[in-house]
Amino acid sequence: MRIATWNVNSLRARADRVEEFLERQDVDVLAIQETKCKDESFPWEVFEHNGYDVAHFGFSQWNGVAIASRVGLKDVERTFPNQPPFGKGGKDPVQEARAIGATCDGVRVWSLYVPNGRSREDEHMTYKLAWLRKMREHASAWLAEDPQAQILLAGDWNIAPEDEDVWDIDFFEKNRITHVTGPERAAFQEFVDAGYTDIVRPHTPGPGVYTFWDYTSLRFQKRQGMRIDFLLASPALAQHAEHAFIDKDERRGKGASDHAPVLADLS
DNA sequence: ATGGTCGCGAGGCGA
Repeated sequence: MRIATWNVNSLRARADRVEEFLERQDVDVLAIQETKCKDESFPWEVFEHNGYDVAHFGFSQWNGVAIASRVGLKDVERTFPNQPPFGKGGKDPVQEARAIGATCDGVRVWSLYVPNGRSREDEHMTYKLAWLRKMREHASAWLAEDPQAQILLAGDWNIAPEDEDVWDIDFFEKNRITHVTGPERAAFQEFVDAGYTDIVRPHTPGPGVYTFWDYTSLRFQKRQGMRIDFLLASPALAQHAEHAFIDKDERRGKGASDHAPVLADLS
């Protein structure tokens, strides 16, 4: 089974690319982030015409997650229980569309769009860390309940766990940029300590290996990226990981998302 | 260069 995660940065703007990607890479399950639409404007036909079932969770032009699968799609869950809400500057906090789960051929797949954090002191950073903590509590509980569970936590984690996961760690520290701070990395490490493994990095060793290149400052053209999209697998699933790669070609050319798809083959 | 580029949706926000 070939499974992928991709922050498409608007599914409507990327519909043709997504359809072509599914065919070109022969993808069985795709976890999507930043659909940036509600159900009424979701491009269902992109998936249905090609034999995929798809479940979507999105309210507006912000966030939005989905899972497409041609190997079954069962027990869809929108948000995880007690997902922390966010309300900027005292506005009424709301639960955002950042997590959707579904079972695909025996694998419990979660498509996750971790909050960005915005800046090191921003309230959005507090939100990010609380969101990750609660998600990790669930991830731990699932394994405590069934150590043999096959679980895949797929998505845009908005964290660069290693210094080599950004194009210049000194630039990030000097300018106090997020994604590389101790608390963010500790939050990511909690998932690893809970038993979840990055099944892509062993097949795509760095340095200089990224999944995201900022549109601003033309970072792709300058080869200045970040590795922030990950597939984390439970122990029982990780042992089935045979191969993985980053489809960097998908970042090229006009109309590309700022993220490249990340793929893995599971036996 | 307190810049740059996208997407949404029609001004400003989020990334």
